[in-house]
Amino acid sequence: MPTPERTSLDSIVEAARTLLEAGGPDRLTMQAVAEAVGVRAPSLYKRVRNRDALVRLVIEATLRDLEEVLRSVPAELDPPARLAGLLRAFRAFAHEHPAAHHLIFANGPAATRPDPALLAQAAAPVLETTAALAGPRRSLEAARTVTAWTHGFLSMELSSAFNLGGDVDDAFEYGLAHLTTALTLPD
Amino acid sequence: MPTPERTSLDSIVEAARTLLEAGGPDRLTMQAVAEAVGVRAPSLYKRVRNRDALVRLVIEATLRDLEEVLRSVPAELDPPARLAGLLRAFRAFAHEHPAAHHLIFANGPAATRPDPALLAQAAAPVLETTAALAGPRRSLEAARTVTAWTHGFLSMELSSAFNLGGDVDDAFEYGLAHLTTALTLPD
DNA sequence: ACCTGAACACCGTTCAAGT
DNA sequence: ACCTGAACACCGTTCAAGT
Repeated sequence: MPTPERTSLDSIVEAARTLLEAGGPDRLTMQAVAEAVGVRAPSLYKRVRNRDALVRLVIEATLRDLEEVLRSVPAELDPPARLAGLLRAFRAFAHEHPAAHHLIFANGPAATRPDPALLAQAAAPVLETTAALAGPRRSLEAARTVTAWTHGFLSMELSSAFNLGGDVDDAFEYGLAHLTTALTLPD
Repeated sequence: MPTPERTSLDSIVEAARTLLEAGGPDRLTMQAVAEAVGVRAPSLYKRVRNRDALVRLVIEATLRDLEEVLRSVPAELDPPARLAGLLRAFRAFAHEHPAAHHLIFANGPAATRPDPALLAQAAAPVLETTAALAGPRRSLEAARTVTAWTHGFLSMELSSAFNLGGDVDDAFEYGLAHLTTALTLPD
């Protein structure tokens, strides 16, 4: 005898994202998700293989949102302005979803890692722009320099690792400006 | 009636470090540590407040090792050469202790965070050198740029986030050289 | 003074039984 | 076809009882 569905995969992922931002990964438990969507924990396993798979869905949903945010930065800007727009937008996104942003870069169990194609799509605008800045010969190294700095800055900022006072916004703009200059110079 | 001690805080921290590097934080359980030092899990609580406190001790021991490694880089080198020496040494250290290195920067529970003085001591050589490179007016922003890039690069490298092929060592040297140039330019 | 088994509250996960 | 309670294996942690 069929039973009506009392929840959906979308509701489960949404509940997981909310719990994650509210209390960090430790609070993202199957029991808490189940309670949030109105079923018992075992029922979640009808829609999701296990907790790792749910974490992966959360990361992938976040990557799709991020891609949209980055795509909203005009492609017609000159490379320095576009890079600034992309990295500022990325930073704003990380501030809005700090826990999920952290998971994107975290080295969790293999089953939690997102589809590489989604990562590539989200990263594409930054790669294009750094290639335009640094030229094709060193575009890979330039992209790695930019993504490393940006990721490191956001990671440290969001974990309160910048503890010597000063203006963090100012440090971001300083780093952005100097990196942009450095990558534009001939090597 | 006194009982002879069957373990020590040092052995416990050493066992925890070994377990951490062998299997990541999930494998660093009180039960596994207890087994490694030859007691039952409840006995650990005679020497350590709880698991978070043990994680903190692991992080702090790692910071002391890191400080020693960085201190072995000659202070007499000119600033660009000294910065290169420091960051290459830091990178080598991170490759040797990837899981512990990750914990230093991780945003774990407050009880796991290391003594800020230890962080400051380990960071001091890099701060000195970036100040010498960029000058006193922007030394804080320059230091944040360098630490953000280095942390981000190592974090991405160690979590296999550089997945577009190419030579990662080469990308490190490229970023190091360009950052050094950028911070040396007048602003 | 240190160590232990037993116990408790919590996880994730499986599965037979219900509708 | 979906949902559930019960159960299992695992955590961290406490504590009374042993030596």
